[in-house]
Amino acid sequence: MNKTVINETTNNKNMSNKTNNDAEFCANYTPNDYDQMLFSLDPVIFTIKEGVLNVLLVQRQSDPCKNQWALPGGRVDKLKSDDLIQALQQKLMSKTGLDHCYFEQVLTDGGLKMDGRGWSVSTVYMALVRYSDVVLEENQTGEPVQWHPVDQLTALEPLAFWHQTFIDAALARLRDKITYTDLPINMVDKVFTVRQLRMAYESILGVEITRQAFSKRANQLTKNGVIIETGNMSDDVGRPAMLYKAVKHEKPHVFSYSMTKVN
Amino acid sequence: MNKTVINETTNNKNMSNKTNNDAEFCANYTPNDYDQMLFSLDPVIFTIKEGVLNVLLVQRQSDPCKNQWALPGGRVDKLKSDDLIQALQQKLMSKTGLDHCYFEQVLTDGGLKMDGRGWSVSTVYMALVRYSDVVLEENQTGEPVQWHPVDQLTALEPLAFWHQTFIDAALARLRDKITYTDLPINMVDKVFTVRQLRMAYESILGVEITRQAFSKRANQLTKNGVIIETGNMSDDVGRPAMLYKAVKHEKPHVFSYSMTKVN
DNA sequence: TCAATAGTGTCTTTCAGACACTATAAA
DNA sequence: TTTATAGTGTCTGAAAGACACTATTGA
Repeated sequence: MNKTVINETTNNKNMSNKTNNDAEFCANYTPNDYDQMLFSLDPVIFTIKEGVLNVLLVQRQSDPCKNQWALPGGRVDKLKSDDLIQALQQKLMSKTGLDHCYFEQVLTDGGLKMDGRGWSVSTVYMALVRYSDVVLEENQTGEPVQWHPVDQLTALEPLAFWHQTFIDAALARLRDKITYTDLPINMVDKVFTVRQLRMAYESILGVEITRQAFSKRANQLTKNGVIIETGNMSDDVGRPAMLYKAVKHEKPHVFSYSMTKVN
Repeated sequence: MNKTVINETTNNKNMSNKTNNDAEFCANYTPNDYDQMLFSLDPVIFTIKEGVLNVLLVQRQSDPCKNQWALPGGRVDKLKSDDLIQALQQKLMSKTGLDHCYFEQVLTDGGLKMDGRGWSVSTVYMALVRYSDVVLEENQTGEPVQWHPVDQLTALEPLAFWHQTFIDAALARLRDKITYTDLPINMVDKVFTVRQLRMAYESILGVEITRQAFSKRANQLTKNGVIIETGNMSDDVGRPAMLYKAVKHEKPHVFSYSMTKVN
């Protein structure tokens, strides 16, 4: 029987002013079966591939849900990460090779319904990546990893576990949130025209956006220092357009008004 | 120095006993220790008590965090509920006696940092209740259950576990969301004046709202059938005001524009 | 020249916020 | 009559959406 010893002094500073009894209690604590859960992280990784919104899926090679397509997530191994964010970043890294991308938590669901193995809890994240940045990597078990257009998932149905529901939730979040944020900036090339950015919005929403109205949004982004002109111009068909690049920003830009025609 | 010992015994049955049958696999599945988590639900229950935004806390009577104030949540017992929502409603019911109130998920956090007993995951909900509807009930272990003004929690610090962070997150969500929704309707008396509704917003935000501007929002709620006139008038000081009541609605009303002076 | 796209300007509508004005109660 | 509050109307400013107009490239 193997034992892993975790040094408790690495825990947070709040612990320091607790009673000795408390620390003692924790040291001797052994969880019961009934309050231990199977816990998964399920990232819904979106990209825009050839103008179409895609989501990253893996085809499971083992039970349960063998051969079904699934989100590239799964159980969190307590021994491999210190917290949720770290665990998520490990999963993102292992499938996409990216050590950094935009992500946000979407929801957590749990219960008996989601996994044949019993009561389980899943936390769903949405992640946005640039298609050209990603090099798909089969994982250790050799599971196929592939992009799939979000509107063609019915051809793969049923997806593993509760994953179709998770994708629906992440997609709803994404579609809602881009009506008042600049999130698609994380999915276009690092140097882009206003047209390319608008087409990213359109790919996600599945509707056309008035060119001139969108142009004003782009102007707001420039005025707020979210994007800046590179000075170079595109050489597509038609009049050359200014090429922009995004300025690094922690949080997405939030516009003061939503687009109303897409609600 | 205290040590926490985590049992890492691997279950060989999972690894070796491969079967082609999904159901059979699940039936024979036994989780490993390393992917089982301590999982908690932590509801941040808000109310407006005498014009002040309060949050419901319990004083823990047992280790860990003995004597500290904590959110009225805790471990989810797999045997007592079929899913997260059911588990949450049980917790809400047991502390407030309410079988129905508005709630929404705020976030899930997890890791070693939150609980001395080891890797744990908590899902935080925000719940809104009418002060007059709640009858506080001490739980089985006789823990004191009390309302506390949100801006006086420093007097109780430190709160148990990661709960101060959870309250901060729920409060931020609430304050942000009421700038574009009618959520405070869930916290005023069932029959209310526009003034009382406005004061609920002010209690939550901690700032004054222009009376006339807010009046227009109330008119929008009437126009959209979210609230309706009762026909009766208030008998407070000053000119009597129309009394309204809320029409039952599943989702909160979302205004097309946010209040801008509170951002 | 023509097609295609970029970029700008104008008009209307909506709503927030500021403020003035009137209305209705109690003391 | 005074005070307190309710309710309405007017004005300004911001931004969306519709649409027209000009600008710049390649074919």
